[in-house]
Amino acid sequence: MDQEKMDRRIAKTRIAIKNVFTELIDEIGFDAVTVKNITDKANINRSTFYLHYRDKYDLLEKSEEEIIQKIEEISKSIRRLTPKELNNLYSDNKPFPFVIKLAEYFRDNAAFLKVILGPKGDLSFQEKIKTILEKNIVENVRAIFGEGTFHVPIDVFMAYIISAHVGSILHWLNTGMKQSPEEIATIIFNLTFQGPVNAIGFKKFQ
Amino acid sequence: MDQEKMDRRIAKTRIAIKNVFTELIDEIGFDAVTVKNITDKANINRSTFYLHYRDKYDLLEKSEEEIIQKIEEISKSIRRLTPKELNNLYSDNKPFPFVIKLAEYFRDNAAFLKVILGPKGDLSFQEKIKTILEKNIVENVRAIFGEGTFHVPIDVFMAYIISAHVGSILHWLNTGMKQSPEEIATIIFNLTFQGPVNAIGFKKFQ
DNA sequence: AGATTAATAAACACAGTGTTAATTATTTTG
DNA sequence: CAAAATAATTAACACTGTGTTTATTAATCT
Repeated sequence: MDQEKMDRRIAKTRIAIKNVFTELIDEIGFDAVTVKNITDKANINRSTFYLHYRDKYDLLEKSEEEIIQKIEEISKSIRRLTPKELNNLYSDNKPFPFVIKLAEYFRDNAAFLKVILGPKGDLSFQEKIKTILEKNIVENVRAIFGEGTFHVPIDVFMAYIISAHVGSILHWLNTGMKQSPEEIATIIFNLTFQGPVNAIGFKKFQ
Repeated sequence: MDQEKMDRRIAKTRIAIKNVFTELIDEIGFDAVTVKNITDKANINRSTFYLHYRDKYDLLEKSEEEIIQKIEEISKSIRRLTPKELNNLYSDNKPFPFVIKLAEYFRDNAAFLKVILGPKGDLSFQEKIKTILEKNIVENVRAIFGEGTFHVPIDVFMAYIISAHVGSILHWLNTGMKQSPEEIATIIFNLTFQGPVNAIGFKKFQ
């Protein structure tokens, strides 16, 4: 929180621990990481670790909590769209601002996010991200469709697009972020609004 | 493999281990599971465990391997569709046979799959499932579109629909499988071909 | 410069690991 | 069914990591 008033030794130690932690998860996977691993690699005494974190799960939780809070801030900072505004986005082929901001945040924190969301990371973290996304999308869906009936079960629809969004951004992150945040957001927007099969250029045969 | 010729004691022990293993992952998460946990709960001697598996990772690997092989069999057993056949599916609103079969297999093995693909499970397993799906879809895409240019990057398209498919089926599994395998496959098919936003019934405002 | 606080070092009992060897129990087979 | 084969058990082993404590050293803040 208040990184300003923090004793330099504390700040230094925590940064060292977190950096080494990220590296180790990447190298051997979270559950293989030991406290001893961390302190050896960070060149600090094992007791020092316990002055800051209860155990490796506490460290994981606190590292994730920082990210979650930031993403929730981003989500809250963006005003809900009116049906009219959404319509304009659709006409102008402009992606949701939230998805752009999300991609930007992922880009700026790629090191930790790649690892923690990767195959050696923490599956429950993906769920937490999805929950934030869900909150965000639910509100937009309500605003646009009201409580009317849908052609497909709304819960499956939600699961579909949330998984698709997270999966796409993660793919983008893991393949070197070849597009800008705006570009990847636009691609995802098109896949969602035109539908993947139309977006890619499928024409019905006759 | 040859469960026929297996000594009854071996079969009994391995089934006991695998059942308890699934329960424990569900209860405390894979990385918290210890060999001692497993053998205590299964009421077998700890040494017995080591007669069958090298460690808990070996057990995980072998449990996953069975599933992967079955899903790969399913994938291979289904003939590739011709563009004409795909067109017919599209016209008749009939889902891909592979997706139906996949949903059926998930339904029939829900206990282990729910746990291993859940937040306390193994993230790398989801990747393995996605890899099989990718192989399957790539062939269909090639058959239909050839090597032509696409309106969106093909890799993002793939990541999008694969994540969407896995995410939807997992959601279906975790919420009590309210639809039949055919139904959920049809829903996913519609979301993919019409696009999520159209499928749900969105009409452009004017 | 002195007071404060963080980091270190060394020791502790404790959990679980993976292996071994001898013994007991069950299953297979001839 | 009895003998042979093999699986499971028991108990012991050294080893690695955990989480905590206490005294000492070192860095920082005021």
